[in-house]
Amino acid sequence: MGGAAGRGRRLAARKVRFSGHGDRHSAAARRRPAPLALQGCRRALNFADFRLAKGIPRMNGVDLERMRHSCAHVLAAAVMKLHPQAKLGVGPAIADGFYYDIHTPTPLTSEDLPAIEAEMRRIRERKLPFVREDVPIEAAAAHMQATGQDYKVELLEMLRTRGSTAAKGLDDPNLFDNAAQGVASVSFYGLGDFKDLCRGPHVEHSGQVGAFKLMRVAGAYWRGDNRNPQLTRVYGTCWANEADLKAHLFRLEEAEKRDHRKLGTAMGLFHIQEEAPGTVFWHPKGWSLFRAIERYMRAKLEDGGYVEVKTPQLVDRVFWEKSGHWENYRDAMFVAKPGKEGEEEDRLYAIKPMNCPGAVQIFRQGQRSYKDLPLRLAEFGACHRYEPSGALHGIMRVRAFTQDDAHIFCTEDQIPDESRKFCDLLRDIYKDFGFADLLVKFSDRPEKRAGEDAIWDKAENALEKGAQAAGLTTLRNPGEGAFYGPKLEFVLRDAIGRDWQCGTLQVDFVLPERLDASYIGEDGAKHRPVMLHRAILGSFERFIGILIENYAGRLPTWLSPIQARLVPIADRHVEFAKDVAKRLARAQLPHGEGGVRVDIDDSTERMQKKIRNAQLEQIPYMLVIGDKEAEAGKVAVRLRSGKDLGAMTVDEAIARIAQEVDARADLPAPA
RNA sequence: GCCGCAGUAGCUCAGGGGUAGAGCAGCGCAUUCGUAAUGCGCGGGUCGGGGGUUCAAUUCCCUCCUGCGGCACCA
Repeated sequence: MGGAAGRGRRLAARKVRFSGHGDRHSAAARRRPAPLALQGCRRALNFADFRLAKGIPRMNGVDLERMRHSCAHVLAAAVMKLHPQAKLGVGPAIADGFYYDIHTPTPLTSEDLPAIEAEMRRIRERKLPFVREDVPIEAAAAHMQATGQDYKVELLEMLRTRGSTAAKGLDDPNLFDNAAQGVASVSFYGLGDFKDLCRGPHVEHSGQVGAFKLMRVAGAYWRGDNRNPQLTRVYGTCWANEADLKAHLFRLEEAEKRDHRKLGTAMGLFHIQEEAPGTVFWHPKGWSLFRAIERYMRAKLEDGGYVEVKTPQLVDRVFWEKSGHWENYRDAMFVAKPGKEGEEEDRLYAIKPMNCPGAVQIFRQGQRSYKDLPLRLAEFGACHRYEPSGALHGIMRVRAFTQDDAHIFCTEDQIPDESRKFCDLLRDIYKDFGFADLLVKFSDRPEKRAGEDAIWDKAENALEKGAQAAGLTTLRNPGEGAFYGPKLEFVLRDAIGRDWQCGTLQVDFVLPERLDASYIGEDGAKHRPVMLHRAILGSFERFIGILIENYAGRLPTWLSPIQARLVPIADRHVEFAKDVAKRLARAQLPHGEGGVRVDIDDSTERMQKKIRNAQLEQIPYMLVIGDKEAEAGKVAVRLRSGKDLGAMTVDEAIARIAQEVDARADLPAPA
């Protein structure tokens, strides 16, 4: 409950889709917005998936989706030949390729892949035709039963009874209503000796499947449900030709180079070690970045009429029982007992997993008046959640994180205006971080919910109006709101086209009730405030990870831990370099940023090496000082782009850096 | 948490039943240099933890931890 803001969520990729197996609506299903997730999010969806637009694109006139789907069949045929005991699950086309879920008596491992791939090549060379055959569903079931294809039998049973293989909640919710009557006949596609239940369409023959490569194996629960057995999912990629395949593999390598775990270590920003899984050790440079963001956010929030608070880290479990967290999230909460070994106090404390109940306590102190509203309580709240081990990922998904959280206590009538203000602020902030492309999802009332419909009408309208007033177009995300209220979810797109959900604005009329927050109205009577949970960055940890990957480590000057490095050419230039450093550090940069963050490379390396090092560290400004500069009282300015700006006075250099800091991410990348 | 894979020097990685090796980094010395790597030398490892097999384990087996790729989760 208490949908505190913050948790940047992973845009979970569409899960098992069951397309291509008698699912008449697979195309629609594929386009449905994905359910969102919390903190995680390494590889998010493409905007296209959200914008209900294209599915898998055509390339060079080739219908990639069809080809990939056919490639999945080739995979299945190869596996059946090499492992006749295999039972097949589903095998759809996906963003860059395809997969097939397969059960074998001993699970397939990556060592099996070369042999399978070789067999697939043989099948491709034989140019076997894909032969469609329409069969009555009973006959299909009998065939699958006879060949031991239990999962296919299950799929057929679903088709027979309700006309779809869609998993509820995973695929288009309308699908059930439209297709509740079931189907009488299905199609098989034959490929040599191999025959698979499939709605098609396929390429004409196996020679047309293009360039493919099996990528990896992974476990995947049958029908995406962890109560079901786990199959081995074999992932492959498939493209129209070798060149496209190569290009794709190259893109993967490039994306890997941006990996924040690699870059973050190389840049000396942070580390994580065994004894503290899922929690970050921030090094001086990383913490400098963290603080730069915090400083910026603090200023923005202050401008936005927020006041900052700090609530306790450790609170008695009784408190969490009251808030409802104990009941719902106890497994994910860290607990602590004080006292010496063997003589602990009886009280059990829990480390806060969210900030909202704490904020309500502050609201509840003293007597609140309608004149206090809206009251915007911001908190850079450090939360701990015992995330499942498999979910941890660098600093993107961690067990201890800091939210740019805030809770706005207001009246129902104030919701539209507060929403608009929030949207404005958020967009402003994203822009400063260099994210211009924004997608806003509007998640409305879920089936299971608290509160009267009239309140929901009001809340939904108010939220939507607020977003519109801020000039944002929202994408409807039906039934995905929290049980306590509707929410807006803000997804930004990074430099290589990945989407990350960061911001959120949630209306909550449950927690104020539950924790008994009230204010005295104009009428002199007690009223319940509405609570808006909201976050912009989500978690600092995750957002910093996103920044690193977005900029491939080349952080904009205003965020760079070191903004300028002084490069004295010889020892005799160090003294002057120190002078320059002092002047830079004492400068007054815009936005109250203080002085330039500067250091000196006074090592005995040659100047070329110093420049190379600064370059590798992605330092925006290299200020070279040799005889000429020392004599003229100037610095020779080199940018990390390699551009040499020539000699200028220290004041000129400061002005230039100041200008860039002032513009933040708005400045086009330096030439 | 589940499936699969991995853990060797600070980093990237090679090796393999007889107590380990490269490049980079680090340290020392020389060099004082004009926009992406100066040269020479030196040091550095309980081969993730625990247990087992063996005359002998970093290597083989079991187990735990951590990480990676997915799945599931994500208030």
